[in-house]
Amino acid sequence: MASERKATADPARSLAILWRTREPTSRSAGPGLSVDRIVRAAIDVADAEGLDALTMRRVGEALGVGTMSVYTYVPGKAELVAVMIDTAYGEMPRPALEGDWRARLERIARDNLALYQRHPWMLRAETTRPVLGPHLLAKYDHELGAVAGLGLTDVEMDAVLTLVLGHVKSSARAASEVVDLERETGMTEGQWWQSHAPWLETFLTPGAYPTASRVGTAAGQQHGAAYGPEYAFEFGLQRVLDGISVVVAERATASQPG
Amino acid sequence: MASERKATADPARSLAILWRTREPTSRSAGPGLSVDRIVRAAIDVADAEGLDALTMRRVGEALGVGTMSVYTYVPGKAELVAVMIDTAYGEMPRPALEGDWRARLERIARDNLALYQRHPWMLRAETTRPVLGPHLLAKYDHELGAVAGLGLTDVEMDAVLTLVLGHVKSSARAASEVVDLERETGMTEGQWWQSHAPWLETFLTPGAYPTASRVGTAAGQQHGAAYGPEYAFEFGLQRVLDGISVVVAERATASQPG
DNA sequence: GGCGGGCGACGTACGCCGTACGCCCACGTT
DNA sequence: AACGTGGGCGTACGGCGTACGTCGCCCGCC
Repeated sequence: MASERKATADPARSLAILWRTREPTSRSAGPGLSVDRIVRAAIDVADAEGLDALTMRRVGEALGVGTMSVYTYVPGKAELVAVMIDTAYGEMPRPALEGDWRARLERIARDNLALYQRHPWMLRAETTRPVLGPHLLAKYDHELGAVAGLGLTDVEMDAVLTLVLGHVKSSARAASEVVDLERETGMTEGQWWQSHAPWLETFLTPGAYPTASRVGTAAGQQHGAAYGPEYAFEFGLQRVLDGISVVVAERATASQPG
Repeated sequence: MASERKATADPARSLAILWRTREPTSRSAGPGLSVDRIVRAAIDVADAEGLDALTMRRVGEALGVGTMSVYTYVPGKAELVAVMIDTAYGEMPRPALEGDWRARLERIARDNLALYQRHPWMLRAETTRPVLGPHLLAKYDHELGAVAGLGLTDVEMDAVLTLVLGHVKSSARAASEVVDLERETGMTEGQWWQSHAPWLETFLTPGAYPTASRVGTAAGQQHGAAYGPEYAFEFGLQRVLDGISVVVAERATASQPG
């Protein structure tokens, strides 16, 4: 028999919270806490002040409630974050997918980017585990619709989605880092660079790494103009879609025997 | 005049540490601490026990030294992590790049993946800022060599690299999450899934999300076979390279006027 | 109308973390 | 031989997540 382990993770409990298997008790008095209210408050805090500011004490405070009261509805912070994530997925639009597969995937990429822009804390939330909430499933199902009927295998469909969403997340993370550095230091990207460049040149032996210097400067100037991350997103997205088109074309000809 | 801000970040100090602008004092007695020894100990801890186990106390302990002694050489934990990252970059191989651009980029992708596999903590280290150490620069310069001479603009070269490395990081993160979940829960991916699936089916109304269920199951079985992340990496890498080849081909014809 | 049980809310406390601050003492210098 | 400098460190503070035990209110029952 395996030893007990920490086993903080009780699947039944965690999933029950994600799926809200719980009639709202009508104990009408008191603050009337609930998973929903807690999650909404937590998301508000994280949106406004970042993930570092999201503490259990802060959540209780935001609800006008003691810190430990939150634990009545949520087993711990990890589970709270999980529900926050699933809730955020639930807010996403799921319009009927129009156009060809490329337009559909592009739309999905942009919707996901918008999600991360609205909730940058999602980019830093350590999940270590798929969330398995209702909204994640709905999102997954919806997004699979964009790559259905192209002759891809199930595993390929999943891989295509993973690739596109991975690119979105990478880009969003880069963009988000720029934003919260500016908030933390009170300097713009350009100002930060200008405060570091002279020191860097001091250490760098002149003439070393010419390529890196030239390209870095070029890219850095784009960043200074504050559209670096956006460019990386657009450029990468088109490349990724181009790459996917190769497989799609392969499958299309393969499935149409002459 | 802008108010002072927190300004924990002193560029001169941080960069000086990264570039080791400091003769090793010959105060031969005592433990003989140094930035190098501290960084090496810290990396050992993080490699062996993960980033969560990397505490300043733990680092001191590993060196047989008081916690606060570490602060003599490093202003804080953030800076320590920055030097750790730059040091890890320094360990990477930088072989002469052979073959066509595609082979070169592929090689770079695999080298970076190996780096992340050796030092998974790099995937979780919050930097919020490029490290600007000597080894990052060397790495950047080396990797730019893979996309030089293709007719791309400087900004495009940077974007190509960003795209490829972003994909590597995404894939590595996914793989790493699988690994440390298994460590945390003591279950394999398959076992974890099997302990959750029955509960999930309880909540899910039968017949809902047929596509998601089917594809998820297919992909999940791959994960159970423990090669899901590897597949995602390979599949995505080829797609990304295919996509890049489109731009490369464009530039090649454009730069060869008839 | 009275009452008892259950549960939501919470106060306190513990063991962690990063790190500010100031002391001490061994050394290289004079 | 005396000195002062700086490396090493002990203590302490504020903040975190959260285990645990208690209290008082509301609801269903008699």
